[in-house]
Amino acid sequence: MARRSGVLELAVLGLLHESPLHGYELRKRVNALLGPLRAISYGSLYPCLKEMVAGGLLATDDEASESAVGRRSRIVYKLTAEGKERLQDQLAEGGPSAWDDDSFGVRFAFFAQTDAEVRLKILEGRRSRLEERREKVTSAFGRTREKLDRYTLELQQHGLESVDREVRWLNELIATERGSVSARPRRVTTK
Amino acid sequence: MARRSGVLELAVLGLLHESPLHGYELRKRVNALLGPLRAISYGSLYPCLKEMVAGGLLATDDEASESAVGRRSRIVYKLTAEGKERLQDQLAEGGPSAWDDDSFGVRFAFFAQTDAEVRLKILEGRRSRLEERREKVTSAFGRTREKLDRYTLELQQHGLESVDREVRWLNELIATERGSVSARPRRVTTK
DNA sequence: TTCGTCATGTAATGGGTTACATGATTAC
DNA sequence: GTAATCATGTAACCCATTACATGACGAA
Repeated sequence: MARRSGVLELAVLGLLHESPLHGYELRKRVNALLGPLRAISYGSLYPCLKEMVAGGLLATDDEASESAVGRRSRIVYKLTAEGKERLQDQLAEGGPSAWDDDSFGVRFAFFAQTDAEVRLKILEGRRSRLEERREKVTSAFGRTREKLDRYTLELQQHGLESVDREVRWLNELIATERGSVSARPRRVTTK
Repeated sequence: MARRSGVLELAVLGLLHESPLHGYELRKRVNALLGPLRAISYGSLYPCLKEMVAGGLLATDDEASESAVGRRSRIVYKLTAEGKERLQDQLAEGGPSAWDDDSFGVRFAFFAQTDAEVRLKILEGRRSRLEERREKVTSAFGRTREKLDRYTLELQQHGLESVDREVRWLNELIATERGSVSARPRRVTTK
């Protein structure tokens, strides 16, 4: 049954929720979403789509003879009821898996469809994840600082500043989210 | 013969060039070098070391009975002549493979052992790589800007700023390198 | 007519992880 | 005595890539 990545699956689910698409177009959207790093290829996408169809998450709406003037017949994918349900489940999940480097970007991209409480949880989780990372580096750092050459030092420094910048970004986002969440009564509805 | 990644191999070669090490320690150093992202596990390192030994790049200096008081006998790895040669070749290579996301960090970490001309070439290559990336994003961006929701927009924006920051960093490094290279006569010795 | 883009797919391969297995030593 | 860390290794699996195969359409 091979779950095919989670990230890719989520990206597909989220994009198809907006509108049905065929594979080729879907790939472009996925790559726009994921950014030039971790862009995916056909060799990943098509098998993934097949499995999602087999798993009952997607339905194909073959756009063959009708309306299409020329063109090779495109296979249009759309969410099934089960697919929508899966998407909702995924988006409701704000646990550790959501603040991984891989997942976070995709999760964030679908924040518009995500519950406000969960958004906050993900942002905070992501931040603490980064802070752990930061601490791990700095502690290993203090022990060996003297021994490192200029370049290695420069690299570590730059990496550290990247993390800091990321954390500052998250802080801003969290502040904004808190503002809009606390505006309404905020009854605790955690799951 | 399975080349086992190049990046990992280079990291191992570079670290062992400084001093012989055993696997466990080597792993810690490699992970410090690569950063918490793309940290590697034993399941990667040990098979890689085995292959490098089989390939004649490394020699094992079994630190069993002698000197070691207690402890499980550690296998200490060091570079062979062939290994040193391979390292030099790798470090002399300043082509496109060196400005990949994966490779660049490792290449940079060993800049102290790298020729000044090659350093410059790698930094410039890396920069243009990032600029390509930037351009690709911004062009796909202009076409769809209006249709994107707040969060997707925020994400793209942040990604873009990250790239810009990276480029600025490279600019500084290049300026510094240029300073020290042009200090000496600078006969063009490109390969 | 040839090149770029649209469009779908498969097979081989690659590079890595997780989980497991084993066992000694050190610090509490 | 028991937990953490040191230390080495294997097997099963995962996810993705590359290269290949195929073909139609539009524009230069």
